[in-house]
Amino acid sequence: MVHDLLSQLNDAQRAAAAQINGPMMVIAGAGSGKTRVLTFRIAHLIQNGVDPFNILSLTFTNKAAKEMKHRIGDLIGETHSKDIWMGTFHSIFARILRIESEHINYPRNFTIYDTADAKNLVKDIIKEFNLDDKTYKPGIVYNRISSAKNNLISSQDYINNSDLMAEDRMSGKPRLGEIFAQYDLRLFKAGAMDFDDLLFKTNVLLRDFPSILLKYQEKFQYILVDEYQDTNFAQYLIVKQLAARHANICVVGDDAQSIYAFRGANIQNILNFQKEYGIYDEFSIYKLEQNYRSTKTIVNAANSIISNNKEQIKKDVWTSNDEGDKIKVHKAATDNDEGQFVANQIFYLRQQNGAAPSDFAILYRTNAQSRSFEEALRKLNIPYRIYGGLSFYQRKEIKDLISYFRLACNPNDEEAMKRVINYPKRGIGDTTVQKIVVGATEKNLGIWDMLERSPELGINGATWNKIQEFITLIKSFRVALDVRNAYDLGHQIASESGLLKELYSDRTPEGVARYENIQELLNGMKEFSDRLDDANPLQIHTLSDFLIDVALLTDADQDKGEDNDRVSLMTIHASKGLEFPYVNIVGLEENLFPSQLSLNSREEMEEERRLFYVALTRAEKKATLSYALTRYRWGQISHCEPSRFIEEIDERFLEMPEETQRPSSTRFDQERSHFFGVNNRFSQKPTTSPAAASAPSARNEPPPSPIAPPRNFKKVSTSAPAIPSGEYSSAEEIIVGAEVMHDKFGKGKVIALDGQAPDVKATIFFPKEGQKQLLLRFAKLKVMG
DNA sequence: GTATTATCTAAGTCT
DNA sequence: TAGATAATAC
Repeated sequence: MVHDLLSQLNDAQRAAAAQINGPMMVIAGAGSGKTRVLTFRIAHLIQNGVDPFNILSLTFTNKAAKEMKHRIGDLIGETHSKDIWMGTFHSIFARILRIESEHINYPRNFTIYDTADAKNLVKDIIKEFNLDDKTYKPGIVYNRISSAKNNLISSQDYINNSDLMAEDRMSGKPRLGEIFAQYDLRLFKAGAMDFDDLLFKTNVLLRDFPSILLKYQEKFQYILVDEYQDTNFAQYLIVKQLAARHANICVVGDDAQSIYAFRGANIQNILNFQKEYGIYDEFSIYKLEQNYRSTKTIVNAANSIISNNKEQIKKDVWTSNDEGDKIKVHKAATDNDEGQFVANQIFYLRQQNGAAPSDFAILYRTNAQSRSFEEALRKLNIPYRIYGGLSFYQRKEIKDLISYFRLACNPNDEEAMKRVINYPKRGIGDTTVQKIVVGATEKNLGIWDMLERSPELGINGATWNKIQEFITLIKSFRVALDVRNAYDLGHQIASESGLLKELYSDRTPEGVARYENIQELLNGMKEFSDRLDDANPLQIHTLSDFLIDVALLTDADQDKGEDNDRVSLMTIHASKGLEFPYVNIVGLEENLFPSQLSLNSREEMEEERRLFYVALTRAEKKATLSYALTRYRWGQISHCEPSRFIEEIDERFLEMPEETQRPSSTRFDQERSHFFGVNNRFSQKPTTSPAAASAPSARNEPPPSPIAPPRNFKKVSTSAPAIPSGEYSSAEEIIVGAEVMHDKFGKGKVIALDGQAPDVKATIFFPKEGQKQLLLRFAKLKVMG
């Protein structure tokens, strides 16, 4: 049985998976099956008598954790796999911090501030200090605080560190340390932690409470860390401490794929692992060098790129897969042309190879690049999904409602309070809120405690009455916290806070969309509550359980659902660990990729190069690179040069664009339209069918499914069988000046169109009704004539 | 205290 | 371009 399990692995994989005790490092080239090794190793551990309760497995995303757990369950049975502690650093340590919260004087229900909350707080503090927010840019200040925390430097350490203080004086920000200290104090009083605190405070906990350290050392007798090359100092130290007693630690990673130095990841952690643990007899290093994912062309091209980096662990990634197609390089005239090229190519490959939309990924350096691809894909009715960007949980209305939730669980949550105390409007204005915030700081109270004592600040009768009403409202939610499940209470809060009514009364298209988003969130909560309540009927799943889940969700985590056959659009960072048959790497231009901000140092340039390596090695069958000669950046046209990374690939693996701007072959005759700068020519292609008339378009997108969980909710295209139409679908027909018919408002004329699909908003003048703004995806418009 | 308008400035990657 | 903020009027 034991033997059978590991016999499914190759020699190197098996050797790694079979080691039970002692420290070990697995250097795993891209596509070499490292998740497989982790999965099988854990299954093997359990088969050899290790208690699942004694295993800690740290992954890069929660989704990866979930999948791994599943696969382990498949191998050895779910009863064994379900007790493993498996998750991201942040979610595992959040869990530990909740359990141990009293030791660090935090409430069990502490809130986790996301980056927006954290930057807001920094911004407010800068204002309170009467500092110029052009000198002290909140984002920059926050980043500096963040990197200090990732290096386990407290605000006190920071202020006492003459080097850091000197740097701040040099950069004109001598009071940064003070801001840091105040920021931490405010977090503490709010019962809140930022992302970095989840690591920082865990270190404090393990450092200051030897008994707690011992408890977790004994619990986690076997530790596995995935993506070890992307750990920062705080993570490194936590792992080191936890493993110090049993030294059963297995780290897996690839130095060539280290792409998070900007957030404190230290590539030295993996490079130094051997020095650190080499003293143990059992210490072993395994190298996985056989790539199972990609063609020879892709593997070799990737190798040729990465050889330009100086610092790396020697390894020789190879594959026995086919040679495969050459990597096509495409030169587009503009960013929009690049979008069209990619969409056309996807369309073409689907026709030729029968590929599904989900076989494709479009990878870019920055989120802002997604737009031209969205537009082009939509025109061809190719379904897609964007990962990253403005996620569901960052939308205003969602954050508003969640702020009420947070306040109910933790009334001292300052950021949540500021967000909703006057939303919907209840006559508690900025000046009053300001008084409360300042008062709380001066009297060293939590924001809620101060609120309850508002009269001490001279807040007068009328306003005080309104505040009391607000206090009563929040209290009425609090009493239900442990009694009602997440959905029931969530629903109660949404309606009694007035939020639902507020949004419902807004009949503008945006208002309708916001209302529906709230419904989506509630639907997701229903699913959350039902799923968990059924699993354990004795225990209800509360609102604070839900919040814990939500705070650390990443975009990569949210892709459950029925409707997953879509092209993936994401940053290269977000693509780590994923693979696709067809990959387009776009925007390969100097100053974009590599980013202009990386030109200053070799280290940063090498990180960009590793990023490119990651991008290329996502591809299984075919990779296509593209760049544009001009591109809109910050509203202006800028001229671009091809990225140096294209040149760094051995040209044997490339199919370069023609030098003259005229394709010699007609293999992709749609290219012509780009080279000749004629938009939409391709739409005349003979693949056209009259089905276009029934092709879903912006005007008749089905409403979101009422049972879909919110993690499904992404900006998605109108789903449709992809058939480019000769006559464009109606989204195209609705143009400025068009005469349209609306069910309710009758005949009207389009005055303006703005916004991005699927949120295209039309301003339409209806002679009978006056001027209206309608979202195309909801308004059922018919074009006249 | 609130609503509307005018002006500014920002876009690098993420838990 | 768009979202955030400041200024203005109510």
